[in-house]
Amino acid sequence: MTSSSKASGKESGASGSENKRSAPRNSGTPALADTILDGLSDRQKEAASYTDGPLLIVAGPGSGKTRVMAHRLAYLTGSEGVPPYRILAVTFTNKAARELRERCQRLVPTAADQLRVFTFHSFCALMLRFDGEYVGLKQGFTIYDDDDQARVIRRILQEMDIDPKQFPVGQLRSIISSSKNKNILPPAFQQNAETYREEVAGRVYEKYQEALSRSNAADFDDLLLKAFQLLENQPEILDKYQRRYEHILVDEFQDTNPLQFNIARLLAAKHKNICVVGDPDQSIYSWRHADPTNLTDFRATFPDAKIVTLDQSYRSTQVILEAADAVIANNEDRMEKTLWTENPRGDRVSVAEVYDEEGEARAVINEVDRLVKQHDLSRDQIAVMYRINAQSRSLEVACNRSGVPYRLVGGVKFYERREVKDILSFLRLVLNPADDAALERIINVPARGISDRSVTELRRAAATHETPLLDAVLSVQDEKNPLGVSLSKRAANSVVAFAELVERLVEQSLSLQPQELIDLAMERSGYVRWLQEDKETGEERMENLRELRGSAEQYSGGDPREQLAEFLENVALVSDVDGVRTGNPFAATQADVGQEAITLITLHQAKGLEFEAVFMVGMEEGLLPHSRSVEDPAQMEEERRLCYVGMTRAKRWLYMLHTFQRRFRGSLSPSMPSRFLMELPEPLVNAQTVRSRASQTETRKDEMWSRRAAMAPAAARSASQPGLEFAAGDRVRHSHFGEGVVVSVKAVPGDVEATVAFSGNGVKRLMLGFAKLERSGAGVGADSGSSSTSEKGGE
DNA sequence: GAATTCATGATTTTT
DNA sequence: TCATGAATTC
Repeated sequence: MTSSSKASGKESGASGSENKRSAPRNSGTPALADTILDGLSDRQKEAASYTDGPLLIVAGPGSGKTRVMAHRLAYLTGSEGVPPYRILAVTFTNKAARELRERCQRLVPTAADQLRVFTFHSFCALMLRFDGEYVGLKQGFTIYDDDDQARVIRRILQEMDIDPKQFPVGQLRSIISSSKNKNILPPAFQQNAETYREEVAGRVYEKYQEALSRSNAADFDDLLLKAFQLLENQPEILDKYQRRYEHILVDEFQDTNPLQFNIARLLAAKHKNICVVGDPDQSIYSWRHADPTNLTDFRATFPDAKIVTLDQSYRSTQVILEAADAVIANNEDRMEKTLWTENPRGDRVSVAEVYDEEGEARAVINEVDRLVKQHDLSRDQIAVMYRINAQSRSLEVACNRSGVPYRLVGGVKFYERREVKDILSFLRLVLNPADDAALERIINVPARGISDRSVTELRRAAATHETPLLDAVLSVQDEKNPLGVSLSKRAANSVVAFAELVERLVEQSLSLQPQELIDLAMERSGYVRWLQEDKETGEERMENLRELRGSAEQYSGGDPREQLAEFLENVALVSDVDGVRTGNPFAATQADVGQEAITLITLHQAKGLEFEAVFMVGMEEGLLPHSRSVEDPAQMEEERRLCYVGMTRAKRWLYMLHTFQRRFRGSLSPSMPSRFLMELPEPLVNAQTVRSRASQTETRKDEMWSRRAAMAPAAARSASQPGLEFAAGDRVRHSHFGEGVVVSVKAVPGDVEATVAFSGNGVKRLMLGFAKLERSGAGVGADSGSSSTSEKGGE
């Protein structure tokens, strides 16, 4: 987010030297064009100002991609005179969209107001809001999230009497999702079903689509799928959008899936002014059906496309770039590209082993401390990156313990909180009475005497009449009970009360603004009282609802139902909220807005960001690469790209940590250093720079630091020559146990174990890969200097 | 019908 | 370990 400030200084130097070569190829106003492109390198200028048709920009990390895109937009509007509203800029994530928007805002404030940057999903939702009727979506349709999807599928399994254990909901969901992204609809799916499982999945898929259709709902994939169908089948609508958008810009192209590419392709078919930007080495979303072959497809679709490669990094030091390149070079399936930089050589990459995740967190914090003190680094410029969210826990705990302010990115999303979803479900139901998933969610929340059995009966009645669940609810209220719902008197009373609640909300939705409707829903549903009774989490959840109310406030002033629809759409498509702090129990020192804080973030989310110092933690087999990826070479390559993304976030300092053992799912297990660490060229690595002060003040044996030697495939080493470094009888010294004599050395899986008799400390068994063992007297050890820079401040 | 306990099971990344 | 769903008790 702060990349521009840092990058600009260097980039202006780059452009100054070679400014005279190319006059702008387009007439326009050369003077103006020069100003707009000022500060860009030649390559960047080329990318920003090429407007003669399809353009593919391959942009390595730190090559100023967003900068170029922003300048391109400025160039189009400023120099080429394209009205901003005739440009369609699409990105993959909200974050990327926001960043691009902000960049443009700074560059061309006037045009930026008219320029809209969409995510694919939000753009599709927009098209469907106007013309969804053509593809079976009525006004005010609901967007179903994963949770709703799961709910629908679970119910279908119930109806079909399928055991969810044999057909896990999650699995079915991903089958359905991937089918949609390949444009395979239920009939085709069933046609191609070969196995019994596929056949069942096909039936579930079919039922699922029927359910969504009846509920006037679309899941995330439907947004893309239906938008595509709309454009493909309705020439006049396609024409409308083709005319409207003279230029199309697609960011993070490597993350788009075939469906998204097809949408872009259709939209661009007329003008052919399509510019896509991406880096195949940073494709980390294949699990969401992103398909990096889109890049090759792009060239096939637009054979005359111009290709510009941005391979100068303005971000990282040479060492970091080389290290990252060495890792990514191990990917077979890859468009070769080597980054270079004029930046300084820089420090080596610090690789260190720590005892466990606690030690890991301590080491990070101590080093953060040192960076802040010795290099006057702002904590804003420091990030800790990890593979899975669960890893943030130990870091948070440690930050809290030592009072280091931090900012946790991601985690439990605000809009995914239970209470938030509950209240939103009331609003959803108000807007779309067919929204069964919403109804099911809140029919008995808070408890109002409608049991599961009653709900089942309601569902049965609704199903036999093929009508929304709410109709069954209303039927109970009706004396004639047209749907023939059969309930006990008591249950019926409860249902009637609920029906009245919904009716009242619907009535009021005509006149109340969204936030007022939230108030009403909270009050009338008994939610407020319910939370008040809950001493444990009630207050916190209430706070979240106040927050929700606050976020609804900006959707007021217009037609209430319109505003409500917009609010709900936004909520569905924008999962993160700016400035909303997560109310997690560790949030004691979670930083306030504006306070300098280190960033805790997953590798995925870190894409596109940069920091002076980056700590990659959990560099272990099973974590990075993730255990789920080890079997499949393609997935393994994606893990490597993920590693690459992490490494290339660092400007000056890169740390890669792994533990000796890690607590995982409750139990302790030994960890193996990530294979990616072994792909780092030795001369670029320093295994001794990180030190934990805690190791001195607390139990010293807590922390043990590995030598680079430990990274070499230990099994191979020990098999051929066990005890390469030590043999029985050697006199050794250990940092903690002191002087001793090696009793025996033997190979164990992944390492070499030495049994050493220490004078005064007894006999210990040590892993040579991890233990800090030196030959005593001879002093040959690879890292005899045990003191390091950071110890100075720590004492 | 609701609350409590118990069991189980699942754990990547995001729109 | 933690969260969610099912079984059991009130």
